[in-house]
Amino acid sequence: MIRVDESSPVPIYQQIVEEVKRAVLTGVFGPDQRLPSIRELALELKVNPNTVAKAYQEMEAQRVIYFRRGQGAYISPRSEEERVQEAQREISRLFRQVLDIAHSLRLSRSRLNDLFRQAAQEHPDMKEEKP
Amino acid sequence: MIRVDESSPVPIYQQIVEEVKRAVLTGVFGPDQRLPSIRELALELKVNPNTVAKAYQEMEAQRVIYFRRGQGAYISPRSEEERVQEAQREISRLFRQVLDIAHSLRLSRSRLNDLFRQAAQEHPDMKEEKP
DNA sequence: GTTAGTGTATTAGTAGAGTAATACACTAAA
DNA sequence: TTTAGTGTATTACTCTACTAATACACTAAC
Repeated sequence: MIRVDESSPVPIYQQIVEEVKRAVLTGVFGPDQRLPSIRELALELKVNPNTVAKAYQEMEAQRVIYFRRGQGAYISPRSEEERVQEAQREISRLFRQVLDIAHSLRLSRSRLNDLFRQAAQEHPDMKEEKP
Repeated sequence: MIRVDESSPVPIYQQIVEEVKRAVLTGVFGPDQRLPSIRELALELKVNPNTVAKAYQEMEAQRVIYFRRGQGAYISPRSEEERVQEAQREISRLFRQVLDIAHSLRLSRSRLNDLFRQAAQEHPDMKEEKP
């Protein structure tokens, strides 16, 4: 069940990509599961097929889905390890941004650790874990 | 000395904002220092005054600079505390993104700490500090 | 009050992203 | 081989962000 907000400034094709990726992450879509066809989804969302196609091409480029000729689009069966490695790369990228900012303002490493602890404390899904 | 890359996809006015903000962070521009006037900078960059004006308005909105009627634009003398607080808010925002990703993939808190340590080790300006 | 310097408003042109209408080409299955 | 389903290509429209040309209005300093 993919939904889209027509009035949002975020492009429709991008909303579709985000919805599907989130559904994969949360396990709503499993490996090799078939997605609605481009035409089906276009009808359901009342949108042009090319718009859905653009979203699907984007996801294929990101290896989130793959196509079977004449059959449709399917969730790529990425291994848990692949997904974790990607997530770690993204996390490292964010950490580097943090370190850049911290350095330009001469924030100490321990202050960063405090901020991280605090963010974790306040995070709805991380409350249970203690430093 | 503000420079701009004409061929970049990043809008000129935004490049100006980034250049100035970076110059403030690195201390190239000090508190209450006068910026080139809109016209001057427009001539120097071979760009329309309105383009520079947009950059300056953006920075005024962000309280990076202020105007003196009829005189020009000046660097806002923000206190160290203000700048640090802003940086901390930005850092917290990045940490929350990290925690969102970590949660969706069930990465442990200690794995996150490892990644943070590693990023700090590899960061060119943070090498000297040890956890 | 004049002047030379500020920033600003108005209007218009350009380029790009996003979406749609429509027609096409291929595949699987009967 | 037909058919009903896939994705794709072509073309065009629309909307927005960005930039520019030009003219305006205000301020400080003499």
